[in-house]
Amino acid sequence: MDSKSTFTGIFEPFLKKQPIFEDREVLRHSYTPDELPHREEEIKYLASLIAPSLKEETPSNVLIYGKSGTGKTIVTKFVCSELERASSKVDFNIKTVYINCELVNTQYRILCTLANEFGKNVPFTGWPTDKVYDSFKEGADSENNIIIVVLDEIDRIVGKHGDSVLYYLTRINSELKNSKLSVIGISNDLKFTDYLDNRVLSTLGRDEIIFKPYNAKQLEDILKRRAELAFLEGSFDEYVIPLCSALAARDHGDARKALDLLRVSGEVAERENASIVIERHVRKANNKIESDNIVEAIQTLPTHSKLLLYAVIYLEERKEKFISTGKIYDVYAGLCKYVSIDPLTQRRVSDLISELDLLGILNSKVISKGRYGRTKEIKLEVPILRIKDCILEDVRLSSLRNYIITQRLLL
DNA sequence: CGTCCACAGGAATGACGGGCGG
DNA sequence: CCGCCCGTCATTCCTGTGGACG
Repeated sequence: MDSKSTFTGIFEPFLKKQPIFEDREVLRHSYTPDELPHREEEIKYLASLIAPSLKEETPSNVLIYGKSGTGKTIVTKFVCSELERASSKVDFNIKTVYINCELVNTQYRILCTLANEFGKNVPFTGWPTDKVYDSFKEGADSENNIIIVVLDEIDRIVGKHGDSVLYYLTRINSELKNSKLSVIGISNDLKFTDYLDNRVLSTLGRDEIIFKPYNAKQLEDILKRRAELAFLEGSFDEYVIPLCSALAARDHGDARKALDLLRVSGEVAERENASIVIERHVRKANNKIESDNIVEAIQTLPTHSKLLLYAVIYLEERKEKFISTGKIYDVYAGLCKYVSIDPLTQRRVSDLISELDLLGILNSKVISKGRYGRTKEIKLEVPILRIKDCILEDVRLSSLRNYIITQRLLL
């Protein structure tokens, strides 16, 4: 045996490995494609609503609804950039400002962002809100402007009294002399108007567009166009795209999810050194995405919920046939003692179990056992192996972790 | 057919922390 | 900067309940 040949060239496979991607950036959500298939209606309608701005009239305020991954943001951005392009032919300014309320989520920060867009120098913090408001007004009114403010994820700010910004913005036109402003609000939540001030709603919600989820066929079409750009020719099996679409359509037709799935499938294939993406890679990618989500969900859980979950795992591992709230509570209380954390009451634990149920980590079902009481039958919905270590990562549970490690060594 | 188990889950209230207006 | 108010988490107390058992 020539020992040299064993190690030389360990990088060879990486060099001669067939690339799969032509340009994987095309499959990320930050990428804006040139065309948006199956959204022609929405584009036309939104364009017709804001078109009056080209005649220097105030365009309508618009509310856009739709679930995640239905193309709301991308359509709005597309229409806005087209409008700005068209505005080069007129002799006044059309300015669109995009604000994501998930990131910019207080009225101060929104006004501050707007004021800075108009050449003002407002600090991130420190000024009274009305001064920022005046500053924005002054900046906006300094020349003839048609201003369109896009508030993405607008439901993020109405919940917590941030709707006063909306009130300001929808009334500002009466205070502006040279400029006109309108608002496009984008929301995932169809019911968010319930929490909205009626005065705001009457001006903001005059025109609405609802984005319906894509169906499997439409998703397939979208993926096909992107895949042609993203993958090298002939590097994916013909079943891959229909499968990705079907998996994403099963859960409300989320295009973002479908694209993620396709990209991760390609990455899985790449890692396996396969020359083409096949069905098996998609299945694997789907599992990976799902388990990543679960791990993420568990990591962000409060310590008590983690302990509770660990109690369920303990009972499952003991092959307990019927897991009830009471049993979980006993084990949980024991664990609490072990890691010196005060246990919560049973009432609260009952709520935490319901929360875990809602997250899809547990499955609980109310069961009546006649004279032997009424309780919940609880089952774990996720694989134990994946989540066990993830729970023990919690710093507050380090003593439990150490205990389990020594147990393993003894065995 | 009434009892009674072992909880579910609603209401009221308290503790705490963070943002907002003055 | 401070007090106030509000939302969230948690406790206490409570009433409700499906159905096996006697």
